[in-house]
Amino acid sequence: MSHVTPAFVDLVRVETRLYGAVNARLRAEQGLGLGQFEFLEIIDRVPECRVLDLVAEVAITVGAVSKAVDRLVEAGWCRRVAHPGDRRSSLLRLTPEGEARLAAARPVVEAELAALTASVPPEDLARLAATLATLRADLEAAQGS
Amino acid sequence: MSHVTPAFVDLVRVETRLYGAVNARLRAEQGLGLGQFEFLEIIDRVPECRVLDLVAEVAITVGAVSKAVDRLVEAGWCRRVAHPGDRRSSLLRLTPEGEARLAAARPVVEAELAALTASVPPEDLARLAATLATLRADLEAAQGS
DNA sequence: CGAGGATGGATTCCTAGGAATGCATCTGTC
DNA sequence: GACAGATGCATTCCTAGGAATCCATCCTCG
Repeated sequence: MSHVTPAFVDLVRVETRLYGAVNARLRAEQGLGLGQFEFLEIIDRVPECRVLDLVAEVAITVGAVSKAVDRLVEAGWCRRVAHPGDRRSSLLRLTPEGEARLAAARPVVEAELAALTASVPPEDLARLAATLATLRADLEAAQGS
Repeated sequence: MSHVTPAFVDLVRVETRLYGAVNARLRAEQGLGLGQFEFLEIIDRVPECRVLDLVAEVAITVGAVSKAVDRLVEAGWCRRVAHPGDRRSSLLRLTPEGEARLAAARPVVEAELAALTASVPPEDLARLAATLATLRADLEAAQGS
């Protein structure tokens, strides 16, 4: 049986470099980090998004997410709205500025990623994406159980 | 043209979950973090390893690596040896305990990764590994230039 | 309906990485 | 052989995430 550790290391290295490059460009051109972009994107996409929904997606701790949301609120990109029917919880909603930031950032992220991965043949990229998607789904299923 | 951002997001999520799981198990069973494991592995593999060699591999900043090496030294797993011929630099060398930790940790990492990726067909995994390897090489080449 | 546990989230303390700076040493150039 | 830059690394300050704790609210089951 071939061992998977080297492949994992490559995965980590690729992720680090892609993340770093996109984060740097986003921060320079749009004034937000890639992490913030991801949060805005999830809040925008998930209907009645709560803090724990972000936790489930990004797989970092509740405390970290709570503080990240604080920063988004402070930046004026997001608000906590009272949850009707559960007073422990808040619903997260983008402000107009938040939506504008997100809309402005999307093409930058896509463009930078496209440039960085331009050397890989599209069909290889497609297979990579497919395998990652199923692996992600499996990992999340295993975690949830 | 299909967009690459969703695939990148999957990549980040997969990496986060794999890294977190392996890190937790390694820390629980062997008393070291996955990051430390990686440093030990590189120091062991690269002949006359310096701080900047670690930086080139892991793509984090010099300062961060310098402090990480401090921790390895403090833990007694690594030493800084005077570099013959360049007094600015030190060579990094594992101590016997460092080698022992590394040897003990390797199979744990491999086992946990194998378990987490068991649901993916081996040939898909192999293709994933191959694409990641070339992508990594391309990214590093682009960065170096 | 009341008690015990589960859930949602915030807070606090600790560790790790990024950015900038400092400083010693090396290297090329004239 | 001296001086200007480049290099290798450490240090300082700042931000971000993990772990543990705490509190309010909700839910379940007797």
